[in-house]
Amino acid sequence: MTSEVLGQCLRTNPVVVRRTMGLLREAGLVTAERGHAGGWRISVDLETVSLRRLHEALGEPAIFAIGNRNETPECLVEQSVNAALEGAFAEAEALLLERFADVTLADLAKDFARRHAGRRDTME
Amino acid sequence: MTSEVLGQCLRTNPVVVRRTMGLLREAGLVTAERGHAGGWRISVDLETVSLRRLHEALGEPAIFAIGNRNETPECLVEQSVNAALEGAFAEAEALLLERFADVTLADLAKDFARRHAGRRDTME
DNA sequence: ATTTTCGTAACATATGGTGTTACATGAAAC
DNA sequence: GTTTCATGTAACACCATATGTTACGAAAAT
Repeated sequence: MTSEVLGQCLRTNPVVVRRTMGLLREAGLVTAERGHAGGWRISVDLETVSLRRLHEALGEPAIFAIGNRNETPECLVEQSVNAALEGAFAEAEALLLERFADVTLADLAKDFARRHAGRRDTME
Repeated sequence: MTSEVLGQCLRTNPVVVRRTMGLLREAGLVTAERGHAGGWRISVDLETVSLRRLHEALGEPAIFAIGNRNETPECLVEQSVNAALEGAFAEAEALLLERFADVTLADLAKDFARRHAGRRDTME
């Protein structure tokens, strides 16, 4: 599949697609070929790739929108708040990453197939 | 304490302080007085106010930086991903909010007092 | 050679948070 | 009562990040 087509699917620009897919390529999850009949191809078994691995491949972007702004603040109040919550954030993050690890691309493909087969022409 | 002084503590602008403190005022956590000797005053018992209550007072800002962009997407792939992760995000959020509820302002004040007493003149 | 497609740099745009100015309102001090 | 100090709030400026776009080079097939 080309970046052009993927961009249409994702409602975005081919260059944006290449940016993100490039990270997946560096992680060995996809391959890219240039020229005629080129494009992106999945290079791994869907069973063996979890959303956690995708998260890693995409650079482990920050999970939380709130939380410590500064790991080692000078401010004593900030230190107290950080100390009180760092455990909670760590646990929540660990929980999420565990769940990410539980979901494989094969799981998603299966679920998608079920939805695709089951839809009742509600498209517009 | 005035917005002016609070702003210096927080390294920000008095108006920014008023914006946020205004939310706490609407939630009944602080009172504001104008004129001479005016400023902000905590109007509740520190023991009874948790970080969870502060989170609510501040409008329950989004906790996660990643996650579902669309609750009810038309895209079947997006539907599959959402379905696979919505439980995980819900659990992680519930866990965090529980921990927020466990921390009172009194806890923070106590921890701050300990840090303040224990510091060894490492200030600059 | 031409076409197709990725790779990448450079720049443009949009968004949200933060900072700033300005001015009205209220309360105390004189 | 006038002045001073402080909040309340609107309006605008600024900044960082994410996203979108243009441009062009490199590689592969026709």
